[in-house]
Amino acid sequence: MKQNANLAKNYEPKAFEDRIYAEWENSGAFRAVIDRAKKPFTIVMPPPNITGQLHMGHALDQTLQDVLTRWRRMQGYCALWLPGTDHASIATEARVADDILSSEGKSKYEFGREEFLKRAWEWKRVYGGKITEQMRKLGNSCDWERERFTMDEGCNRAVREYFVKLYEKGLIYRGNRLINRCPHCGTALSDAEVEHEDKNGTYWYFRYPGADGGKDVVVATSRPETMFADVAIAVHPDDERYVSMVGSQVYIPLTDRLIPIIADTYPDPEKGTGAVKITPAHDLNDFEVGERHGLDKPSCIDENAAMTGLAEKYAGMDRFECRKAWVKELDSAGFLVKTEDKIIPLGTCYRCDTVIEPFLSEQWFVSMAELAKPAVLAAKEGRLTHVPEHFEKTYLHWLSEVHDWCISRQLWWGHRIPAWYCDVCGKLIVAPDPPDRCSACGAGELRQDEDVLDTWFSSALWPFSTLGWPDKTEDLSYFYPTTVLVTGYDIIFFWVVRMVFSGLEIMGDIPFRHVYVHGLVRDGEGRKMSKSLGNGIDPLEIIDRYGADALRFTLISGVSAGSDMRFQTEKLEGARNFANKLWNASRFVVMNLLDENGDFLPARAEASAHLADEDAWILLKTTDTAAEVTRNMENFDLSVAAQKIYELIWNEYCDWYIEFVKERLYGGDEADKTGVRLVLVSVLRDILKLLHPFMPFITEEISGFLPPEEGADSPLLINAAWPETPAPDAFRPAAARIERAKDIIRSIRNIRAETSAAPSKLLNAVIVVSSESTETLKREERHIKKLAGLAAIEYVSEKNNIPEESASAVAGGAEIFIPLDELIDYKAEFERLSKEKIRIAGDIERLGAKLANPGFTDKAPERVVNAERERLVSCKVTAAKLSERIVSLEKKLK
RNA sequence: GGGCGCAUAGCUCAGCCGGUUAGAGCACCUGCCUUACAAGCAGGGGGUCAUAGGUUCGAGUCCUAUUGCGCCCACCA
Repeated sequence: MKQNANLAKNYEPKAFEDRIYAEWENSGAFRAVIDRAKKPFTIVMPPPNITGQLHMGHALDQTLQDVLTRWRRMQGYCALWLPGTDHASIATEARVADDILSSEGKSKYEFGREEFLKRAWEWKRVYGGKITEQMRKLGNSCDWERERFTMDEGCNRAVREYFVKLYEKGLIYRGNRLINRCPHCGTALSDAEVEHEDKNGTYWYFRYPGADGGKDVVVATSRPETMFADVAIAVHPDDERYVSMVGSQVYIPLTDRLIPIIADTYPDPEKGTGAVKITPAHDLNDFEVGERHGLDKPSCIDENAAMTGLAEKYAGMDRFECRKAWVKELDSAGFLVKTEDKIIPLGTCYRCDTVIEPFLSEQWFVSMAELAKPAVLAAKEGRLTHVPEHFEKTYLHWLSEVHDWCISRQLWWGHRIPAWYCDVCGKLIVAPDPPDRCSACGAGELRQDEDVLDTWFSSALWPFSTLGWPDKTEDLSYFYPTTVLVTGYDIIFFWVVRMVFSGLEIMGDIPFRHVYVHGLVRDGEGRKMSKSLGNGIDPLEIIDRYGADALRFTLISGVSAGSDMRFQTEKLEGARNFANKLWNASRFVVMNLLDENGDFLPARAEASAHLADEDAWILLKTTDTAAEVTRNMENFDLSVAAQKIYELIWNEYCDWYIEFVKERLYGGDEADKTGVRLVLVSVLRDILKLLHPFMPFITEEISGFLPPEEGADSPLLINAAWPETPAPDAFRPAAARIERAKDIIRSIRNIRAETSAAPSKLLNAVIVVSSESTETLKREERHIKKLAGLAAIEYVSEKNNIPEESASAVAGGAEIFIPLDELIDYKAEFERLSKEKIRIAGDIERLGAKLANPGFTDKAPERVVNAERERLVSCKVTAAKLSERIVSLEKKLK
């Protein structure tokens, strides 16, 4: 059996964090065991990419989730935090391809699909678990037994089922349309995966020669290389400059290809020359014009962003190379009329920053119009709420403008599309499992679609695929809909919205009730942390230096929902110092609980008969704080909650309570000491519980040094019950006395620091008491003497015989005089009191004016008016006392 | 082009439904190694709450406009 001992002299998180984590995990504390008597609390973790290292963004995201989970678990909910990782199609594919290239010197195509996938799975096996190991360092209390991977068998089945369901409802379709293609990643992308950047570019004005002696037309373009795929020139039907030319033809410069001039409302007469070249295969607007006019859609750029045969001698050349060469050729041939510098908004790939090529191809799409409706409604009806609220606007705005979602990717690492083509009759078969033969012609030669699905297609199912869907599992019926989704605002469009409409479609209910949106963790200067800037801060290094608790506390205190935070080492130090403070206070408590044999001294039962004022005060403070913290947590104001706990621990428990009780602990009254121990330890226990969600390691560690809590089911703090029982109201008068005593102590300390030349000397005080403060002062006398450094206090009811050489203060309902003899600096004292007087005079004036205003007294609530009246009275009393002192000091100074 | 957010102490940020003297941490100044803690203790200074109007008895808080900063969305003539 372990001998009880005190905490180590120094707070060293490294000494216990890993050990504590193992204890939690081994005890099964993270496991969510369904208990119908309990309410569920569910968070599914946004799965980090298996390619990624844990970064500060994850640390913030996950700490928020862990705080909420631990808190609800302590509150008695069946709390499930379900972890997992994401297969990250594009990123992983690129990573593995690089790997193959550098180790075998082969491209992935040379390597082949089968071999590539083997390699990718192997890569996943080796590196995929790394990030989950890192999560443990943070203290994540997730249910590892339910850990999932977006490409595991269950998720794969869910994806296939979902795909087929949508297809059968006509919500997934295949179409030959213009999509965003990243030539570098070699795949189609969804609109969400395209970023828009304003870049410096050029408008080139080219002359298209008229056919049959017709007039030439000048057209502006930022993409001359697409000219080979022009099929028309469009002008506005009302544009008088061109009206007569509609129907005539022009040549594509330097070719013998003729294209018509057509009238369409798309061209803006104000823009460029008012005439627009129409290239349906390389521009979405042009595509639509082409559709309206039944035009062909030839492509002059292929899937690798190289020119096609249509570009004749430029065939095979890169699109941008071709642009340069072609402009040069046109210029020397006299077709370039002018150029103009212009800021051009360009679409780029969110992964590799390559300029997106609009590309005409056969792809799979999710039809969004119908799916978006219930998702909009869920938010509007308040079934789905955003924290902070204004993110609902972002969410709704996106849903209102959403285009169909291109979900096919020309990649190998991902969920392969469950669609087959009959080699004989060409029929398309969409089914969750590979069909044996063609449903139309019966042939056995079926070929599966080569493409995989957008990673976000499987992520969209995460809140229910992880709980067992498509099976009707116990988990699914108990934990779905989940309670809250915690995520960064950067993936609302990619992920949040898609989970909502998928959940509504499949489960008939929202996937989560609340979306807690947080911002980015920026560096100390407010810059985004990025690899290229090299300003990223590694959470693991921080944990190594400061401890996970300090990191967590820093992240939580710095965050207000929805906005970015700056990560500064000063904050980290503050959090670490706070942990250290708690550590030392706990060491003090444990020291006073142990006898010389390492046994716990009595600290319970009959002790409550010996509660002193300060005991009642701290008990009340603690339960009041607990109630506020609970309220803040319910509102997702985690940083406010953390702040309140910080103040309770440092500014009340440490600064005052421990100081108040030292005398009693060192005194000889055993029964009294028992009472102090009771309060010290029970308040400490509550404090540890309140802080536990934020700083789980240190609180658990300290908790292990305390005597076991009576009636607790588990020795571990992680399983403790959240403090919810308020202290009795009967404690309030005692607590009020303590507050007055604190006031008086502070005033005397102030006098000492500001006027006295003997800061450490014990002083004598004369206190003029009014009847109402008599009791307080006498009851708290030992505190006042001890903490204000007084040798003696003399009480008088009249100030007839106050020594002239006194400093004075008005506090706690009493007037305090400190005879300082020759030590007093009269000038300083005079200034101090004058300053005080001016402040009070200002208050009196303002309050007087306010109360003289009938508008205020008539209209403001009585409560407010009365409070102001009382304040005015007390200010006047204080002012009068100050004036007296100032007058007498003035005499002295002359 | 459309939308959203922010502006409070030297710095980083709180400030709920409008109602005491606008708060905290860090930094700064003064004094302390007081047997839990110098990663500490005690005391202190510092803000015309971006600007201009308005609503109100009362505005950091609500409304309008302006300025500055940031973000998101948007089909590249």
